[in-house]
Amino acid sequence: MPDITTDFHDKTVKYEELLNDFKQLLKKNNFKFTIQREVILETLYNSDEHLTPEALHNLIQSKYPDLKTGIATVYRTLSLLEESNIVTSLSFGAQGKKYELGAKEHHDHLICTECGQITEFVDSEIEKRQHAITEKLNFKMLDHSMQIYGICKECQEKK
Amino acid sequence: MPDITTDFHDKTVKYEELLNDFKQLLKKNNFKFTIQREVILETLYNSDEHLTPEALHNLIQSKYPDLKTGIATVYRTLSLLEESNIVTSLSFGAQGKKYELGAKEHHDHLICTECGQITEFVDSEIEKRQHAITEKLNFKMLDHSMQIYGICKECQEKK
DNA sequence: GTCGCTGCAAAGTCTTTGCAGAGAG
DNA sequence: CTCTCTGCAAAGACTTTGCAGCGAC
Repeated sequence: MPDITTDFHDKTVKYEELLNDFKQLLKKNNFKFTIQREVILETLYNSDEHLTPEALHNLIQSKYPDLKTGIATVYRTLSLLEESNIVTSLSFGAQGKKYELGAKEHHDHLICTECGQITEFVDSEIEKRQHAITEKLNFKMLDHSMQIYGICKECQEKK
Repeated sequence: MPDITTDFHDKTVKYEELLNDFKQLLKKNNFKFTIQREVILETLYNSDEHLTPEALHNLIQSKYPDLKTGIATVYRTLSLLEESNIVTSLSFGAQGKKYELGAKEHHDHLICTECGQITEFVDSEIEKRQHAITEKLNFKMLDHSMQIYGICKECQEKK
């Protein structure tokens, strides 16, 4: 059985690059580059976790207490980033929507329905198989997402 | 390459069986078997889609207009069914929480971003691979969902 | 008859929106 | 300067809860 990769948090995109793309996007749409938008992007970039809007807001507040970023701005910026395909969102169960940067390597998610923990993995066999399927069905694949729901090792042991 | 199955709407569990399991579960916990609970289970059973609580409520209202089932009861029953592992809930993107019976076969989705058509498919290779992955990572799989986004054959030909 | 269940409405959450002042270009 | 963006608070959407009467057992 080929290896499954579960840790690959090297950024495939440098922050400078990401920031530049974001700035260009803003310019193209006549939007403005604000300190709040930068801080949100940067915080997402430096987090290895999937963040809820509230968690992101808390992180920003503790890191930049003087900025008083409003939760509404976090929501607005996340929507903007999601529409622009810079971040993607996942949501599940009672825990609400969680966001992560899309600039990382493509990966799938193992989601624990007990504790909400999300583990990422990449499996080249599944990727290959997806290509084979779409080819056979004459479907031109643009993107995909996969989530596996269940109970993680830790939560099983707790019981 | 093994076959890909794209139609598979047979139920793997008979309704009578499911209903009996549900009744037993209720009895075991000193809960009561009510017409509302039956209607909710039956409507879920007869739907091939993932339903939001609201959609389920609407379906029930139009099918049984005399029953006046409250939305609160739908929420309460869904929680009960989910705790009992009779239904599972998933949330895809922005659309909120959706429920489906856990008794059905797993399936994945090909979603055309041009025309919105959704094709369901099952691929035993991917299923096998998922089991292998979760086993290796000591994760107890309960459910999974996969979406492949792209352009379907018909829409490609139109261009 | 008992005690859980239901519908209703009120109360919570989470997210979005309206607005007036602040700030980027 | 102009016109977007922001924080705030209010509004909206979705979900849960309290309660009094109803109904399964």
